[in-house]
Amino acid sequence: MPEVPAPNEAVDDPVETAQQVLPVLVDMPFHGALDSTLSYLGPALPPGSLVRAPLGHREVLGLVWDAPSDDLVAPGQTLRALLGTLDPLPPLPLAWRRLVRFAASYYQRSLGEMALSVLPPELRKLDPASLTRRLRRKGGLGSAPAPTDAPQTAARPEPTEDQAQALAQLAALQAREPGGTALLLGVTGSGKTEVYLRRAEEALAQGRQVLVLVPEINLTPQLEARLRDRFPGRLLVTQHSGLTPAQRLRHWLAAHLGQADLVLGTRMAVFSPLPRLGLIVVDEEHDASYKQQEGARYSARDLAVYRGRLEGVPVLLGSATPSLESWRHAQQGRYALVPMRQRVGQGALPQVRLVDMTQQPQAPRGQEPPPLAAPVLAALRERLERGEQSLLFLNRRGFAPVLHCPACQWKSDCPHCSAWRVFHKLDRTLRCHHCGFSDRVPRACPSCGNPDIQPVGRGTERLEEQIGQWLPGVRVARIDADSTRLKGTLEQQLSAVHAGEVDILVGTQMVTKGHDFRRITLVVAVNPDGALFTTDFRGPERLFATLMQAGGRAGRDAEAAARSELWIQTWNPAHALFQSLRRHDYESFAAAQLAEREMAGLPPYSHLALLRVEARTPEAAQDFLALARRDAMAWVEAQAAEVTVYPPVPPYLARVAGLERRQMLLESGSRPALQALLRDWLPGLRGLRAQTPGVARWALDVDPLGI
DNA sequence: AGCACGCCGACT
DNA sequence: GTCGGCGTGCTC
Repeated sequence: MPEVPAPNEAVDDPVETAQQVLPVLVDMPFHGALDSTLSYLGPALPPGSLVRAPLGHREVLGLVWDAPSDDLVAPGQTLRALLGTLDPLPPLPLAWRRLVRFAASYYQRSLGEMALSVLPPELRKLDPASLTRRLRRKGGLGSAPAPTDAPQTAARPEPTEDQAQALAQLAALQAREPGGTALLLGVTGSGKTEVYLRRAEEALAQGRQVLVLVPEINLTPQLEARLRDRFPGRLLVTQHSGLTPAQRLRHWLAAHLGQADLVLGTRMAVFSPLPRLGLIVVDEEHDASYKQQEGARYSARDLAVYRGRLEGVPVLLGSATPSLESWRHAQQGRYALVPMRQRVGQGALPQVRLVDMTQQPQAPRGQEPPPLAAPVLAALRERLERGEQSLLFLNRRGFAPVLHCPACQWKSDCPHCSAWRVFHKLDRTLRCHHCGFSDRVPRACPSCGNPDIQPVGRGTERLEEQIGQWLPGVRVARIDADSTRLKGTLEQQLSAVHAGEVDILVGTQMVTKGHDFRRITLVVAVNPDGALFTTDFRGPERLFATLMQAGGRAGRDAEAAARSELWIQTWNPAHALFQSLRRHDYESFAAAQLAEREMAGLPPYSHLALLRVEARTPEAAQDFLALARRDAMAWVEAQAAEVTVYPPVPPYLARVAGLERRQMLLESGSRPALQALLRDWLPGLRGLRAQTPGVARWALDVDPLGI
C-alpha cells in the first residue's frame, strides 16, 4: 500500500495513475463527531460517487464526500485503496448531499450512518460489474413500464370553486417564492387530492419530477390508483418498506436516473435522489408516522420543507387537522395558508352528537355499564332498518385490557413490563402488547385460587360479542391488528364491508384512516375520553385528528351525507375539544391548544430534545442520565445558554421487556441554542456508557413526538 | 454496528 | 485434544 505524506492532500503525481486521497463515508455510527469521513486512495471521483471500500476485514459501500473533515488519520498513516466504483451510476447530486448533511447534523447522527441508511439496502451488495449488468438489462428498469404513447394526462374533472381558488393561490405563491411551503387545510372530502394532481400536472408538464409522501403506503392504494389514472403516460414508482429489496433498488434507480416522473412513498422517500424535482406533496402532514422512531429519528415532513427550500421547489402540506407546528407557521406567514372549506359535491360533514355518559342510567351495583348508551343503540337500529352501515370505533384491541380477582385484588400484570396483560378471549391468552409475552389465561386466580376472575374494561373483541347479544341477527365484523394478522385478511374484510355483507363494523384506529366506505352513515367513538387526559401533551391534538378522521368515514357518498352522523360517548361533553369538534372547527381547537402550549412553554413555542435510556436496573438508567445531566448543565452554565435541562423521569411505561426506562428532557425557546448544546454534548455521551455498566441502549430524539 | 481475536467448559 | 460461549477492541 502506498505511503502518503499527509492526509487529505491529493497525491500530486500524474504518473501514479492520478491516485488521490478521497474523503469517503461508510455506515458507521461509531464516529460520533458529526462530520467524519474516512480517507482512501482512489481515482479522481466527484463527490456523491458510490464506491466499494475495504473496511477492516470486509468490503463495504462507501460514498465519496465533498470534503474531508474531523478525520483522525495520522500523518504518514498508510491509506487503503478503494476497490471499485459504481460508475454506471451518476453521483448523488449536491442537493441530496446537502439534505443528508442537514439531517445528520440536526438529528445528531454520523454523516455516514445518515447517508448510507437512506440508500436502498440492496445497493450494498452490488459490485460494479453486477450493477452494469443490471442497468444494461431492460434499459435499467426491469419490469417497470417504459414511457408509452398513452396521453400523459387523462381527462380530469373541472375544479370546484374552492379548488380553483386554492390553485390560483398556489400558483401565485410559486411565482413569488419558488421554494415556499403551503399548508392546504381541507376537511375530508374537500378534494385536496385534486389540488395535488393539478399541481403535479403542471410540474410534470415542465419536465419536472414530483415527490408525493404519504404516512403509510398500504393505507393509500386510492392515491396511487388516482395518480396512475391521471398520468397514464408517466412512470410512477413507489418507495416504502413493503417492497422487496430488489424492487426498492429498481424504483430508487428509476428516481435517481431521472426516469421516474412520480415517486410515491412513505417517509423514507423524502431522501429519493431526484435530478428534476419540481414539487413535493406531503399528504396528511400531521400524521405521526412521518417521524422515524429508531435510528436517525428524522421527521420526513420537516425534511420535505427543508428540501423544498434547498432546491427552490414548492412544498404542499395537506391535512384536515394540521400539526400545531405547521399551523403556527401558517399563522405566522411562514407557510401560505390555503383553506378549502367545502366538501365536494355539496356533501355535508357528518353531524356531531355528544352523548353525555354522566346522564345515562347507572348500571346496577357490581355490574359494568353497557358499552353503548341507549340513544346510540337507537341510532344503530335506525341504520339497520335503513340498510345502512355503522362503524364503532374503539381504540383498544383484545377482549378486556386487564383481568382482575375481586377476592385478592390480583391483576393480570406482565412479568417483564410495567403494564397489564390484555385478555384475548378468542385464543384464551393473556398477552402483553408491549413485549409480546403471552400464555394461556388461568382458570382461577393464580394468586388465591378464586375461580371467579373478572375482565375489567372493554376491547374490540368484547364489543363485537356484546353487539351480537344486543342486536341479535346483526352482521358484525371486527377489524383490528388481531383480525388482520394474516396477509390478505384486511382486504378480504374490507371487501365484505364494501359488498354490504356487514351491518356494523367494529374497529381500532386502523379503520379510521383512508378507507373509502360508501355505505357508512354512522360512526360512534365508543370510549375516546382516555386520550383527553394522557400525560402526553399532544394527546388532545391526536384525539381531535383521529375523531375528525373517524367522522370522515361517514357520509362519503354524497346522497347519504345529509343523514350521516358522528356520535361521541363522553363523560366530559363540555370539554373544549368536543365543542370545537361539534362545529368541525379545527381553527378554534388549534387556537385553544396553542394558548395552552404557550402558557406551558411547549412546542411550537419551544424546542425539545429527549434523551432516553434503557438499562438492566433503575440505578444504571438513573446514573447514566445523572452524568449526562451534569455535563449538559455545565455546558449551559458555561455558555450562559437559555436551555432547560430537566431532571430524569420514568416514562409512561417505566419497564418494558425487562429493561428499565428513564428519560430526560431538554427544552429551549431557541432552536440554535438547543442544537449547539446537542452538538457539544453528544460526543461525551458516548463515553458515559463505559462508566455506567448495565445500560443496554440510549437514544437522543430531537423534536420528539411523545414525552 | 459488525466482525474479529481471545481465553475457559462439554463433546467427537 | 477440538467446538464454541460471548467479553473487549478495531475499523481509513
